[in-house]
Amino acid sequence: MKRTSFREWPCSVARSVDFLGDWWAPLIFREAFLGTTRFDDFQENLSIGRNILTQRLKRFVEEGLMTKEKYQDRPARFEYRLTEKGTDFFDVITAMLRWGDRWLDGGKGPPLAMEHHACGHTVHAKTVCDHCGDDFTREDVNFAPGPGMDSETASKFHQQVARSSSSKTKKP
Amino acid sequence: MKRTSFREWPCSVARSVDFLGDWWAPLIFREAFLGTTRFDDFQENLSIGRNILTQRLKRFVEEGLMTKEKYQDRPARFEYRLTEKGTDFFDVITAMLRWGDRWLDGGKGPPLAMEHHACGHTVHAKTVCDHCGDDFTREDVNFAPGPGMDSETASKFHQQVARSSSSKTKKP
DNA sequence: TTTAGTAAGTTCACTTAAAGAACCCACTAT
DNA sequence: ATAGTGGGTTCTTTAAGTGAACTTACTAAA
Repeated sequence: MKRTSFREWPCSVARSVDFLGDWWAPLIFREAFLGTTRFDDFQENLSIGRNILTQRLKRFVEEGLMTKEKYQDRPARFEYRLTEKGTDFFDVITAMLRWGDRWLDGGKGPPLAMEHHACGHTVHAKTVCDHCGDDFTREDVNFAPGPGMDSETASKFHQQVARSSSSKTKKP
Repeated sequence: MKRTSFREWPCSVARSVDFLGDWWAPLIFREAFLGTTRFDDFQENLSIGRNILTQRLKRFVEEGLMTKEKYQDRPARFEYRLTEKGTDFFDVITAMLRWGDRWLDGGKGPPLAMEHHACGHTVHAKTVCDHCGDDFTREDVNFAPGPGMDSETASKFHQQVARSSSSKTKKP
């Protein structure tokens, strides 16, 4: 179904969503992070349609998230590897992993354990402020227009947020 | 088109993906995190079909990610608010925000600035180990079957990972 | 009284992409 | 020759999103 475009939205979340395209993206990334590189392996592990996988891999390569590297010539054989841009998505994946482990494990504990080499423990991702290092949740931060938002949108944003914060009062 | 189900996958990423349903989810969550609570506001801000929004909000309420609260009686009027389960998704959103800011800002800087109350700066999310506090990337961790993975799947997982790590050699 | 506005949906027709399966090509191995 | 591997391509069916209009139950204004 034709996707609504968020590409030009003044919001990096929306742009990320648009850029990655659909829910197959995090799953393909997960596979890539686990070391999968070959077409057939992605296809089998994900049980994804070959046409869909072809399309997705092609797009990831075009958009710079993956490279397609020939690993042999006769016959030609390829591997798909994450670029830095693709690898940088890892924390989105680990955040989803943590959320899923907490809320969706059906009481059996996490299906996948992430072991941190440096401390030797099975761990989860934790989100902290990149400036001061404190952990934070929604109440600890405020959102405001940034340098990439034009002033018209910025004033709409202020109206929007102001309206939402008074939502507990009955409208006049 | 009927969505492939990842619900029973031995992987919290896949389960999260399945649970949330589609790309509207992070966008609806983003709106909710910005304080939007009313049907019309979600609809206008997201330019989403009313039927799709109805469906999604209903499902989020059923699945415990949101509550639907009546804020007036005559006529009945409702607000949708994130539960703890929903709010806990915040770090996925902030991870996407960081990724989008870094790779998709088109040179203009971030459209949305996140200000951290405690340190007073405009900040981004950073992912650290929840045990030792060190930051980490993919190379710093290993994945292994966890308590929620059955032994058959676990042995397949080992085969899969072993096969992938030898992918630089030509197959015999 | 009627009309208009608000909020929260519901309905519907059209469009589009995913799902699933089969097929194709270029090799190598048996 | 057949079978297997790897990496796709093609095609039909299915299902859900898109976009718009409509409905319901109110309140407010003319």
